[in-house]
Amino acid sequence: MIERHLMKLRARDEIDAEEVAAIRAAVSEQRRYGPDQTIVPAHRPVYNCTILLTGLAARARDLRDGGRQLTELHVPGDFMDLHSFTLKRLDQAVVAISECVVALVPHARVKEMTETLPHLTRIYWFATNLDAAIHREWAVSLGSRSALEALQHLFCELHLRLEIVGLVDGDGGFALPATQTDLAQCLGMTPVHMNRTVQHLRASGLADFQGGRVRIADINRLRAACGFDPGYLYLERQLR
Amino acid sequence: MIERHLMKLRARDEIDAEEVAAIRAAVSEQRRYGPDQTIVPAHRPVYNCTILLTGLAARARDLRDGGRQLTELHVPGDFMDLHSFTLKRLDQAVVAISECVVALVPHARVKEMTETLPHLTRIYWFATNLDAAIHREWAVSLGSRSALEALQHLFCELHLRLEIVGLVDGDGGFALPATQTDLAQCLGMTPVHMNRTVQHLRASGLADFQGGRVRIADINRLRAACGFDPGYLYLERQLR
DNA sequence: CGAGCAGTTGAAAGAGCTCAAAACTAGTGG
DNA sequence: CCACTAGTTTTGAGCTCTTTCAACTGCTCG
Repeated sequence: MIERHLMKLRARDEIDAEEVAAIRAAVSEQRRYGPDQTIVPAHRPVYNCTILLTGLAARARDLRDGGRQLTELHVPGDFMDLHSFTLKRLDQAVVAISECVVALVPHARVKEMTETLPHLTRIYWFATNLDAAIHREWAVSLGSRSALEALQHLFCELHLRLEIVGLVDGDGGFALPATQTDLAQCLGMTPVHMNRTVQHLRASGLADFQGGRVRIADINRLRAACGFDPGYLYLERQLR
Repeated sequence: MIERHLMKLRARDEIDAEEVAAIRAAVSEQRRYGPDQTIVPAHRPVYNCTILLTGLAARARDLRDGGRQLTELHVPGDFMDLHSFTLKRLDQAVVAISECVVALVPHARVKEMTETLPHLTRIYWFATNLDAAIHREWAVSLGSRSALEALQHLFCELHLRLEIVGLVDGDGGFALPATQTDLAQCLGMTPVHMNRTVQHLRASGLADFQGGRVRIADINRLRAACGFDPGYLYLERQLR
């Protein structure tokens, strides 16, 4: 059930049997959400953390003008609101983009972990710092990359993040159950311009996004096109 | 010496005498940096964390075209690279914007803390999650706010962050030893456009930035103008 | 078959960029 | 005390990317 979550952790550190047992024991219940449903609302006290098991979710900030800015996409295996453990409430909601299945871990279990399992605590601390690194990279896309580069970069990021949890096909493609409007909200542009950018990318032959799937013709050329450097995803095993 | 750092922590939680003693004992040495010097380089192993004592610093990402994107501004009291403790290396450098004085805390001391002081560990975990919340708010500025709103929002954020460490004057103004080009790199725009935006803000009478100082005429009107909601700074005392 | 949503297209307007040069400021050395 | 330099701020004009608005297509589903 939380296998993808373990895969994600194991890509960055070693976890021993006791730690795995603690993680498994921490999960309390499972829930299902439909597209556009709020998984964790903003500005309210939070008592659980949420692991995404299947589907696509996002951190979302509603704007004054009715629009919204997405600040991170979550793939299966992600602890989407682990930061709520220390923050106690969220500044941004966690919303389902596609149909999602999640597992809940009560804050009380996480707190126990911080009292008894310092190494696992550091691993989870690391996990939230990884989210922050992803935020910083998105800031670079939003502030300094063209629409096309930003989209290419997003696809490169998702490709790697999905690969480590076993969700990339043999041909290098992957499911991305989102609309062009969702992607536009990630990259701070209008749906119309996202549509033109997708067409531009399609015409370039480097990659395509259609029917909720991303196809990548040549990942190396795609990375070169947008200057993608995977360093910020910290894909090296290291004792934390 | 680390009084501003303690002020920042105390704005969000209670810290007892033992914890304060541990923090004081953790500091090893002090260093001074001039404007534009790199305090912590990116992509290299890191063995210390760095507290900013005085000055202004930033997290900086160099771009292919020679420019750079700043992803967070650091004010005195900030643990600028606490995330390096779990990440082991930084994806973005920490650079001095003005003359800076910093204090070093070896990773080994932080690790000891995680083994013996779980509450303080949670406080520092919280601190890195607060940085992530700031990143998310910057993503909103970069993606969804106009240049003027983004600048107003940045000034509102700095006003609050500086206030809790005692660096806002009686008249509501504060020192911001940065150039317009630095601010442009924060908000993902050109120096020329930043200049026009500063002039726009000046003409509006809401705030001004000149000679390394921000003057705010009416903080409430400034907040209203850009839709600033201080919630993401988590300025409430809470047992973490 | 109509409703609704996602995707697509076109044309005009606007925000921000680029390039280039001038004005201002502060520090330096004679 | 003044000229000199370097960095910062300011200004102008044309251009590009992105937005806005509005319409139209295609698909899915009740």
